[in-house]
Amino acid sequence: MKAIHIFIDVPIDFNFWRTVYSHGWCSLRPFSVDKENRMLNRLLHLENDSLAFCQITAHNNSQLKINIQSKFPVNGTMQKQIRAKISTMLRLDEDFAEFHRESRRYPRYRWISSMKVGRMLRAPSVFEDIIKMICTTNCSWSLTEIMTNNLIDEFGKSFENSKQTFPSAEALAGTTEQFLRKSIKTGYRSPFILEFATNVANGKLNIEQWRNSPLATEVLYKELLNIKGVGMYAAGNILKLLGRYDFLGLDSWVRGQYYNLYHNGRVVSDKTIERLYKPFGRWRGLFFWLEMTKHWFKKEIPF
DNA sequence: GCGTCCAGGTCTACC
DNA sequence: GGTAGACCTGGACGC
Repeated sequence: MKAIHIFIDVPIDFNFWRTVYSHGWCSLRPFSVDKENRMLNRLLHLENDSLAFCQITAHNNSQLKINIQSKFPVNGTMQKQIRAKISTMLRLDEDFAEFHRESRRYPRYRWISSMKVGRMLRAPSVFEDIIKMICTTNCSWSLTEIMTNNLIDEFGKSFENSKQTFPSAEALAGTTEQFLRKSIKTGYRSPFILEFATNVANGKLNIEQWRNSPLATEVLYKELLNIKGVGMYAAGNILKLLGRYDFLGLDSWVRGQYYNLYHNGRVVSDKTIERLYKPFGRWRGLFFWLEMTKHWFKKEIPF
């Protein structure tokens, strides 16, 4: 086993630990968190089919330190890929200056720029983000974890000590609906997952370019709704992981947070919620999510 | 131990 | 365009 470490520069408005804990993704494999050492772990699948296990920590205010383990010597090409994947996961290349400027205009949101938050952790691939989002629909978080674990255990590439990658579209496209239902426990989502993976694997859907797409957000939203198993909740939240924050992505959990925060637990319509955040324009989905999870920011380890 | 309900929704048929 | 009903699963809850 070869081991080296590299450093990656981060933007001045970046907060490593708050990005890790920006939502539940950090607790879904192949991500894992070493809470004691404030470390995010992730096994990466590189282009030459090699695997690299990365342990990411904040080195100081301006850098990340990445400990890399691989079966092969980690050459310059591999390092370049690792840097690119970590940058995309932690949104290092995304410009949040305008969002933070906007947050400073409102006293109730000034904490956002002072805590340097807003970046939401995402997977190295759009494919992984979408499959996981489908697995969050209409079920408890524990079932989402079961489905994700089963997908990785059955279709991921093995590294060592039970570490595995998230499966590729090709790997999932080669399975059957029956196997997904019986062994992966994806239930009625199974035909949706199979169809989506097949369309990605055969090139019918070029989802990986969506992170840098020139398409208008509304157009991307409709593209997402065309994927079976992706409805308004999933599409709104996938968009956030594509860098578009125009939709709230309402689900029963955030609705509950909103009812408690603004209406003493009384249920109100989705239109009422949307009306409150409309003035925040293209950043409304991010203001909404950060406000609903504000209590997380009072704890070093939120969950 | 067993039945019921519901959870970080979506699809389809029908009106 | 709006809405009712079906859909997998696992865990919490009441009995």
